Amino acid sequence: MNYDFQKIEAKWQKYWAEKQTFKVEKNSDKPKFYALSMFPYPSGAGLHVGHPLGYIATDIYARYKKHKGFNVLHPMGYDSFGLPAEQYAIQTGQHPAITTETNIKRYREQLDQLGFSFDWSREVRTSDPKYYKWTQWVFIQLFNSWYNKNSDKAEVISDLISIFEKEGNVKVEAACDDDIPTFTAEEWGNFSDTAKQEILLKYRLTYLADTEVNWCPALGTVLANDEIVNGVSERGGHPVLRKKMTQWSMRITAYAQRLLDGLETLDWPQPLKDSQTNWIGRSEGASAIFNVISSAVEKSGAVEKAQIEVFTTRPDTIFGVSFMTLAPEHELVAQITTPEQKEAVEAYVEATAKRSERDRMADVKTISGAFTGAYAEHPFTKEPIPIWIGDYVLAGYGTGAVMSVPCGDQRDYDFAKHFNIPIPNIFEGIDISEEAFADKEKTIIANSNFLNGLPYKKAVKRAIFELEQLGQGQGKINYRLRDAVFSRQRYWGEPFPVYYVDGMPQMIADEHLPLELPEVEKYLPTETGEPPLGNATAWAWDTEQCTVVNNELIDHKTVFPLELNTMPGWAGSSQYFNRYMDPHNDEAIYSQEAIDYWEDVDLYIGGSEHATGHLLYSRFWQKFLFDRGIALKDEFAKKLINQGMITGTSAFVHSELIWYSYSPQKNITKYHPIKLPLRFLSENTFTTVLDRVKDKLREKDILENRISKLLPNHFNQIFGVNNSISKEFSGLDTERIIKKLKDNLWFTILPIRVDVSLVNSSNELNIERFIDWRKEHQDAEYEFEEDGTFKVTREVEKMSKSMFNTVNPDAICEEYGADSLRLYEMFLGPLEQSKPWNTAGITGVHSFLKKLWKLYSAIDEGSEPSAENLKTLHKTIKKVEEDIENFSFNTSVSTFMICVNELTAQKCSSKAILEPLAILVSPYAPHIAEELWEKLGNTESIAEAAFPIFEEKNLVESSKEYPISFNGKMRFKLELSLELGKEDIEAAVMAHEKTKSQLQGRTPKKVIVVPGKIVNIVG
RNA sequence: GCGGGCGUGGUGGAAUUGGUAGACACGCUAGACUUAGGAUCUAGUGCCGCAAGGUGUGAGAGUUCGAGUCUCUCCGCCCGCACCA
Repeated sequence: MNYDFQKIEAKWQKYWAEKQTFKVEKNSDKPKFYALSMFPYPSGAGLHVGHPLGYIATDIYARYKKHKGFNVLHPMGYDSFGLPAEQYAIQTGQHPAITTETNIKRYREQLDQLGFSFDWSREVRTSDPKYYKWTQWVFIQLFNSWYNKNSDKAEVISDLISIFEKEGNVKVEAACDDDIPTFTAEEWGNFSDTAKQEILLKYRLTYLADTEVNWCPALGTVLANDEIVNGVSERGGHPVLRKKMTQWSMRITAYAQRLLDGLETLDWPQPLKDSQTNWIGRSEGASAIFNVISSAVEKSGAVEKAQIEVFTTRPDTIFGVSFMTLAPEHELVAQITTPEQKEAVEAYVEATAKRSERDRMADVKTISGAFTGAYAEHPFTKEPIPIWIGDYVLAGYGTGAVMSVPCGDQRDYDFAKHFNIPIPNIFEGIDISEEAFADKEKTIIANSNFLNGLPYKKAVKRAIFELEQLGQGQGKINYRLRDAVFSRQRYWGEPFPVYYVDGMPQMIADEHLPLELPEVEKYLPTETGEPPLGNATAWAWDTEQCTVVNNELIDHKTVFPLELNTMPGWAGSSQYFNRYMDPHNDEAIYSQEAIDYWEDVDLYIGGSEHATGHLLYSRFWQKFLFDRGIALKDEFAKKLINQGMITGTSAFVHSELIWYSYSPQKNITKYHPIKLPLRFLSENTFTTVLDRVKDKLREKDILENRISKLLPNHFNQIFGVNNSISKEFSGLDTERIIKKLKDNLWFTILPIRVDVSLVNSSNELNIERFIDWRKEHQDAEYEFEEDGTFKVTREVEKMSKSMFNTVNPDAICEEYGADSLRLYEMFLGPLEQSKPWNTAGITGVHSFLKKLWKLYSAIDEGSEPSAENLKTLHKTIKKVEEDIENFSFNTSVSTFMICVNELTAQKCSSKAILEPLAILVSPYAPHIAEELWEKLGNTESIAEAAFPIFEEKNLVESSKEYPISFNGKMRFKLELSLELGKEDIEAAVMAHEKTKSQLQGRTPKKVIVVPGKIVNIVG
C-alpha cells in the first residue's frame, strides 16, 4: 500500500479534533509544562512557509513533553486588534471585525492543516470583548496603583491616599512626575477634590499627561518608540513628527532597574537580552545644577532664579565645562534668552521644529546652534558659562541639557570649534589640539582644583561629593527608557474604560466591563479632529445604573464624556499568556487555582523582532501583576527561543539601460526618463551588460548592488517598482538627493521583481504568465539565453508579500503533506538561524517518509530484534532525546534518516523495534506516526504513549576502528579490540604494514594512545 | 561609533564540545529499469592528481601529541542601538 499522506493526514486531524486529544485540564497528578508560541496577527495574506517554523518547533517540544509524562498546556490564539484591518476598513468600509473574522478562519484552516497539538478550547482573541474585558481590567489596576520606591514595588493608590492624609507627601518616595509640590497632611485635606485627583494622577502607574509624542500624520495616530524604525513608522514607512498631546502613558520607567535585573534570571537569547539592556539604557553619573546668572543687559527676578539641571556620566570633567547646551525644546530657552539674541534663537528653534525626526537623524554631521545670550554660574569656579542651544542635545534624554566639556567629548568639541568657544584642557599629558579625549581608563585630571591628579573613578566620586556639599548635585542613575505612550487615535483597538468628570479621568466600575467598542460610520477622525470613536453614536453598553449616549456616559442625571482614544497593539498581548490558563473565566482574569498550577510559561518561541516591544511590555505588566499579587511569578517565561527567519529567494528580471536626467527648469522633484522600449535581460546577458557598464557606473560612484536602491520613491512613481530603501539614501531629504544628482546624467539597469510562482526551479521565467500579471510589459523585448529560455536572477531577502517571494504552505501540503513540510522546516537548519527557503530540497524528507512507510509494510509481531536492530534503535533514542532537549531539531531529522536507512538495510520487521520508533518520530511527523501506530495494533492515540527508554547496554561495542594519525593527520584505520590496553594498541599499530611505510624507517618520537578514541604517532 | 553574532563543498548544513572534517539531504555525473520521467534503484561526488599521494574549515600567527573548535591580530558579512551627554 502506498503512502497516501493526504488521506492519513485528514484522518488524524479529524481524530484529534473529535477526541480532543490535546485538551488539557489543570487537575492532574502529572507535572505541568507550558509551551507557548507567540500568537499571530491574522493578516489578510495568510500564512507563508516562514510563519509555522516556530509553531512546529513548539509543537515538537510540546508533543515530546507529553510523551515524557507531562501535563502539557499548548494553546493558540490571535492578536486580532491592529492597523491593517483598520486601514482596509478605511478604504473599503468593511468592518474590521468582519475582515478579522475572515482572516482568522483562513489562519485556522492553515494551522489545522499542519497538525499542531493546540488545545483550541483555550483560544483567545484580543479583539473579543470577553478577552479585552480583562485588558481593560488590568488598565484599571494600573490606574489604581502607584510605585513605592521604598518597598520597590507597585502598591494600591488607596495606601498612598492614607499616607497623604496622615503625613502629606514629604516622606513619600515614588516613581512619579517630578514636578509635584510638597504638601502636608493638612494641606492635602484642604485641596479640592479635583486638585487631589490631579496630584494622584501624577503618581499612578498609568497616567494622563501632556507628552511629547511621535505623531504620524499619514496614519493619523501617535506611535511608541518601538513602532518607529529609522525615523519612519514601522508600518507603512511614513514620516513621524514630534508633537505635544495629552495622552495616556504607562509608567514603565518605574520598573527600569527591575526589568534590567530580571534579565539575569532568564534563559533567553543573549542578543535579545542585550537589546533590552540597550533599550533600557542605564547609565551611571551625576546630576548637577547650574544657576543661571543675569545677562549683562537684563536683570529680571525670574532669570536670577532659573536653574539648569544636567545629567553627566563624567562629573570628573566638570572643570572642563566651557559652555552649556540646551535642547531647542528646553522649557527655559524662552525665559533666559536675551533680547539681542531673541531673533536668532527663535529662528533656530523654529527651524529645528520643522525638521522631521528622520532628517535630524540623518544629518548628524552638520553642526548648528545658537547663543542665548545668557550665562550660568559654574558651581565650583563661579565663572560665567555661556548658554547655547543646539539640536545635538536631545530633549527626550536626561534633562534635555548638557554641561559641555569640549576637551572630553567629541560632540562638544566639534560644537566649540564651530562656534569658536574656548576648549580648556583638563587632562594631564594629553594633546587635545586635534580631537577630544574620552578614554576614561587613561584619564588623569588636571587644572581642576580639588580633582587635580586624580584618576577617573576617584575624580568622579570626589566631584559628586563636592556637588552634594554645595547642594548642587548628586550621584544619579539615568535610563534611556521612556514611559510608554498608551493612547492611539485609532478605531480597531481596546476602548479605555474611562470617562471624564470635570476633565479628570474616572474608571468605569468593574461590573460594567467590558466597555465594548461601538459601531461607527466612518473609521477616520471626526471633522473636529477627534479620534474615530468620536463618530460613534451609540455605545453597545447599557446598564441599569447608567447608559451611554453620543459618547457620553449618563448615570441617572449627569452626562460625562468618554475617552475616545483606544489602546495600542501591545495592550492585548501583554497578559495573554496568563489568560490562556483560564480563558473562559468571567469572574476573574484567571482563577487562583489556575495560576497556582500553571504558574508561568516554561518555553516561549517567537520572533526576535518583539525584543523591545511585546517582550518588554509583557515583562513590565507581569512584574506589576506580581507586585499586586495577581501573578505568581515576576517573570512570565522561563525560557525563550527566537526562531530564525525563513528568507525568500526573490526573482528579478532586468531591463536594459534606462536613461533619465534631472531637469532644473521643471519641478525639482521630477525626473525625466528617456523612454526606450524595455529590453529584458536574461541572467547571463544581465551579467554581461552589467560588466560593460560597471566602469562607467563606478565613475559615477554607484555600485551595481545599489543602483536599484537609488531614489526609491521616484522609481516607484516612474516605473511602478517596489524597491526597498537603501541605507545610504534613506537619510537624505529630497533637496540633498537633488544636489547630488544635479549636473549628472543617470542611467541604470532597472530590476523588476517577478513573483516566484512564475519561475521554475531552474530559474526559467514563464513569460506568458508574467505578461499576464504585468500587462505594462507586454511590448517588451526579451534577450533569451542560448538554449532559448529566459532566466531570472535571484536574491535572498526577507519573505514578504511585497517582494513577491512568498511560498505558501498550502501548495506544499497538497503536494507532499504536512508531515513532509514539518520535517523539512526542521531539516533546513538550526532553529535560531535564519535560512533561505528552497522548495527543491523537500523531496529528500518526503522520500524519507516513504521509506519509513515501507519499513512498516511487513510487521512481524513475534520476531526477536537482532542486536544490530537494537543498536540502531537505541542510538536513535539517545540522539533524538538529546536533540529535542537542545532544540537541535535539524539533526534529529538526519538521525531518523540514518535509522530508517539502517533498519531497511537490516530488513528489520520486528514490532519491538518499529513500535518505539513510531513514538520517536511522532513529535516531528505526527500523522504518519499515528497511522503506523494504528497499523501496529494500537487503539489509543500515539500521543498518549510513553517515550522509549534508552538502554546503554545495546550500544556496547567489543571493538573499535581506530583512526591512526601521524603528526595529527589521519592516515589509515585499524580495527582493534576495545579490551586492549595502551601498550597492546601501540604494539599492534607499530607492527602494522602501513605504519612502517608512513615512517619510512624513522623512529617515532612519541606515540599517543587514547584507548577507545585515537592513536597519534609523532615522528 | 557602541553592543551582539557569524565565516566549513556547487547549495542547506553535520562534527560526540580539543580526537577520523564534510554526517544527513539538495544538486550534479554515470549506469539500470522504463513508452516517458520532475518516478524508482545502484555507484560516484571537497579541491589538485591517471594514480600513489598531497591538500583543505575567511587570512596570518600562537598554545597542543593533535585545532573547524581554545588565544591573539587582520579581513569580510549579518543583526540590534545610535548626537544617550
